[in-house]
Amino acid sequence: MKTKKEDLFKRLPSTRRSLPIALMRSREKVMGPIRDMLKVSGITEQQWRVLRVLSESGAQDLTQISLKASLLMPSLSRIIKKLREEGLIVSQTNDEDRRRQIVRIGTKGQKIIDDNLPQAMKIAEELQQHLGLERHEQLLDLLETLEK
Amino acid sequence: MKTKKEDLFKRLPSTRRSLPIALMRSREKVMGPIRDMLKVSGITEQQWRVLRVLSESGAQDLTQISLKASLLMPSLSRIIKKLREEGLIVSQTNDEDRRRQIVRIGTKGQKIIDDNLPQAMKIAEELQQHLGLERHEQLLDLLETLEK
DNA sequence: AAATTTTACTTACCATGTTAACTAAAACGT
DNA sequence: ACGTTTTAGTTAACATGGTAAGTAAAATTT
Repeated sequence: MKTKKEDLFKRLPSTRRSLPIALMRSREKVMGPIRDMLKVSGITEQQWRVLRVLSESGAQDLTQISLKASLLMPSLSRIIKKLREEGLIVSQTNDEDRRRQIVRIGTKGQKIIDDNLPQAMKIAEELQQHLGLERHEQLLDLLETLEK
Repeated sequence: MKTKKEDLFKRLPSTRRSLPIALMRSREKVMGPIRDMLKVSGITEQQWRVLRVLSESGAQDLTQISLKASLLMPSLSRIIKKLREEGLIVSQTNDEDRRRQIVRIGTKGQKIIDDNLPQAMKIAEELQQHLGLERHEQLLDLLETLEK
C-alpha cells in the first residue's frame, strides 16, 4: 500500500472525525424537529428555552436564567425584551437589589409551554429510542465529561 | 420521601440531561480554545472552516464547500464575499456552467492555515487526551449514529 | 424551439452568537 | 463617608444561523 504525500505530515482530523464539527452537525440534526414544532407557535428555540426555565424553576433574575438556559447575557437581554413586548413574560425590579430584574412567566407564555410540552416530550423520547437507552445515557455522560 | 406534585407528570429531561442542550454546551466548550487562536489572525471559526476545506480539498464550488464545512448557503455566500474582499481566496465562474463559482485559496489565506495548523492540531490532541482515545472514538461514533 | 422546472447561488430580514464598551447600583476598602 | 471595585444588566457592532424570496443559467418537458 502506497503512502500519499500528505500522509507523511500530521494532519487535523477530517471534518467527519472532528469533534467540534461533529457536535455542530449533531445538534443541527437534533434541533430540526424541535424548531419545526416551535415555528407553529411563532417562537424561537432560545425563547422556548427561556420559557421552559421560567415554567420549571419559577421567577428569577436574568443571571440565573442565563445559566440555566445557556444563553449569554446580551442575547438573553434581547430575548427578555422581546418576550415582554409580546406579553409572554412579566418582570419587575427587585427591591433589595435594584440592579436585578425578576422575571416570571405569564399566562400567555405558560400556554405556549402547555401546548407544546407533549410534543416536545415525544420528540425527546423518539430521539432516545433512536439511539437506544444505553447509548443515549452513554452519550450524555461523555458530553458531561467534556464539560470539565 | 414525599412525592412532589410535578413528579406525578411526565417531564422533559432537565437541561443537564437534555441532549440538544448538552450538545450545545459541549460545542461551546470545545470551540473556546480554537476561537482564541483564530482571534489573533482576525478570522472567525466559520471562515477558518472554509479556508481549511479549500486548503485540504482544493478549488471547488460553493455547494461543495457548504457540504464539507457544514454551512448554509446564505451564510457561506456572505463568508466567501468577505474572504474575497480580504484577499484570502480567489474565485472565478466556471465556463461549463456559468452559475457555478469555483473558489480556491490564495497565498494570504494559505498563510493563515500554515500559521495556525500546528496549534490547531495541538488543541485537537489535547482534547483527545482529555477524554482518552477510547472515549473520544466512542463519542464520535455515537455522534455519527445520531446523524442517520 | 418555447415553456417549465431545477439548480446554484444571492439578497433580504430577523434573531442569536460573541466581544467590547457602557451604565447604574451594590459591596468593599480604608 | 469617600473612592474603588464588583456585579447585573444594557447597548453597540459585526458575524453567523435560518427562512423565504429573488435571479440567472442550465436541464427538462412538451
